[in-house]
Amino acid sequence: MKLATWNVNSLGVRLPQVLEWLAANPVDVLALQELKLTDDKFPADAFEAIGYHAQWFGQKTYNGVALLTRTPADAVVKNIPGFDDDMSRVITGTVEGIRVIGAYFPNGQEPGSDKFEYKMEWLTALRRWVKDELAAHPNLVLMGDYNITFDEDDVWDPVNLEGTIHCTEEERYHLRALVALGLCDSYRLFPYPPKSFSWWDYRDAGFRRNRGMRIDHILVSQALKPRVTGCVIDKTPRKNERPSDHAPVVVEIIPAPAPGSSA
DNA sequence: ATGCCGTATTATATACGA
Repeated sequence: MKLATWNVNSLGVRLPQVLEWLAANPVDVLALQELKLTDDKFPADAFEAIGYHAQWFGQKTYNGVALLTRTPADAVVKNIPGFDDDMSRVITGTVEGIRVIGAYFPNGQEPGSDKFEYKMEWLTALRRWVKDELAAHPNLVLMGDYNITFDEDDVWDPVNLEGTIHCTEEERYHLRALVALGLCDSYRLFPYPPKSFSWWDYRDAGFRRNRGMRIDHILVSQALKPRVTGCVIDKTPRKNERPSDHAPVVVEIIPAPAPGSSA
């Protein structure tokens, strides 16, 4: 079973690339972020035509998230229950026995700004809710555009970017606190090449010079961790003429061992 | 470096992303 996350930076613009990528990578679940379209504009028919069910939570101009799934998602929840938010950032569903949360974390803009304060409040609310979800669903995947790096390995210039947005201690504290609920960064389960990034600034030829950050993550619960066989960042879509500034991240999870079988 | 690029808006500049 494969699950993936991809910030497409406008599904209206990127739809052909998403369809092409799914044809080449028929994952079981694809979480999308930054749809940048309202619900009535969501291209459900195009996904249905290639064999995907969709759940979506759109918004005009900004944000917007979706789950594309081979089998229908159950018990779908939009945003964080109990956290009043006018932005469409989270969509959750149960797919083939796994609770899947797809999220577009706030950017935060700049430490000290109102948007940074919102990011902190959102992260606190998300953690409270993920804790509850984990208790109810031991098999859980939290994936999306986190807009946070774990440490210097995730940053192209960690010295000069220390303390800047995505690299502050406050953001990383929240990311570690999420992990401490009983989650695991699937990418770091395996050896990874240096300077592995999932996002590159459009400006100043960021991708060509590999000036990027790893801010798109797939966290898996402790129950799923032994079943993870790989996690990769797929830079193939960057070959398109107008690519997203994010690359998809894909995790592979093998089926649970049959009850009673020994390790 | 108040810059760079890309997307969306009621738009021909501005806001935002990260």
